[in-house]
Amino acid sequence: MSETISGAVADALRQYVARIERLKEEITALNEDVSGVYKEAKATGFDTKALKMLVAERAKDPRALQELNELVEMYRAAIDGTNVAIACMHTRTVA
Amino acid sequence: MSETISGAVADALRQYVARIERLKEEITALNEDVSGVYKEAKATGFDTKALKMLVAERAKDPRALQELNELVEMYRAAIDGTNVAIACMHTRTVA
Amino acid sequence: MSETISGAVADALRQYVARIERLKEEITALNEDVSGVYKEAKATGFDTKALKMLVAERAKDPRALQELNELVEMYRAAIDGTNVAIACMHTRTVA
Amino acid sequence: MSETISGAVADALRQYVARIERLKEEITALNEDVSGVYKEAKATGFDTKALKMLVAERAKDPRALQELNELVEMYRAAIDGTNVAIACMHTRTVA
DNA sequence: ACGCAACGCATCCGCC
DNA sequence: GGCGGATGCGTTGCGT
Repeated sequence: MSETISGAVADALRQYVARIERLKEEITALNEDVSGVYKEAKATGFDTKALKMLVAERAKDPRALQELNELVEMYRAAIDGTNVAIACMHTRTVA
Repeated sequence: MSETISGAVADALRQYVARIERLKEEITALNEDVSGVYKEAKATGFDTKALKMLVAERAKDPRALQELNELVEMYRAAIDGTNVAIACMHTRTVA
Repeated sequence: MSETISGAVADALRQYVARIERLKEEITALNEDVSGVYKEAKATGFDTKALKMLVAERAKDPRALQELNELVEMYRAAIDGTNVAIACMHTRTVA
Repeated sequence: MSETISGAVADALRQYVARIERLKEEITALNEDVSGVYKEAKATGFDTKALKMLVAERAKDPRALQELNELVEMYRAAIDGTNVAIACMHTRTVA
């Protein structure tokens, strides 16, 4: 009997699984809604891919984004031979 | 003027983006809820990884799942040398 | 001049990028080879999905795998009402 | 006996699996090499994230990339109220 | 603080 | 040509 655990634990497990599955259903529904909106947008003449990029972009912290872009640009410039001042190579936090 | 489009299109765009962002927020919230449940479960002594596998498993069609598992088992047996009748190599739909 | 860095850094950058791109090319080629093998297998009558699962399974540590599966099975049993002794709820490392 | 298949099939299966696993090993090795290069680069003072973005960017068709970026920019402008001519809403292939 | 592993997203390919 | 599934990438959170 020592290693056997009462059915209360099983009940708890059931509850957890039920709650998770409920939430997942809702999430699935919302994801379908998102897809729906993209389809609508597409039907109206918008480019889905660009739209997604726009949304993703807006979801990010603009500061960090810009910093990163600048860094990438710097690297690209360095590689392209354009010897445009590889300054501040080392990441500097904005402020 | 020919290539310029009226502001109504911009409005439509704004609407789409707003709807999508709204939905995404809700999804994020629900995902956090899911995480919360997993944490609770973990605190109660359950193994998170196993729980996730269980939930994932339950989300799948049991029929298809079983069929696939049987096939995999058959292949594994064949490889392990155990020459357990490699019958029905070709996928057969259950019924 | 203080913030400008010599071209040696640019050279290093070029080297890194070149090495990475070279490696990525090789990886791409190998991935295509893998796809090729799967196609061959499929043409011979094997089920691609099952094959992939088999390969994935073999790639994992059998010990950990089995332990996890047992745990999942235990949870499932508990949920299914089958009150098959929920013993050792808490993860026990094998040895 | 009708449903039993000769061991030749098992052999074929073994061959396929062996080939796949071999290829996967090589791929894994190369991926580790890539990681190694990133670590080297990081140790030299480069920002890994930016480096990855640079590599990803270079891997894409520059034409398509630029077009997409322009589209995104146009959308963003439209949303920002800046009523910068939403012309050519509909994707135009460059040439 | 770093490295690792799971999660979610974006891309690509095969199917319909 | 569109859709769904499968794969790979990038990100985030966790454990060390």
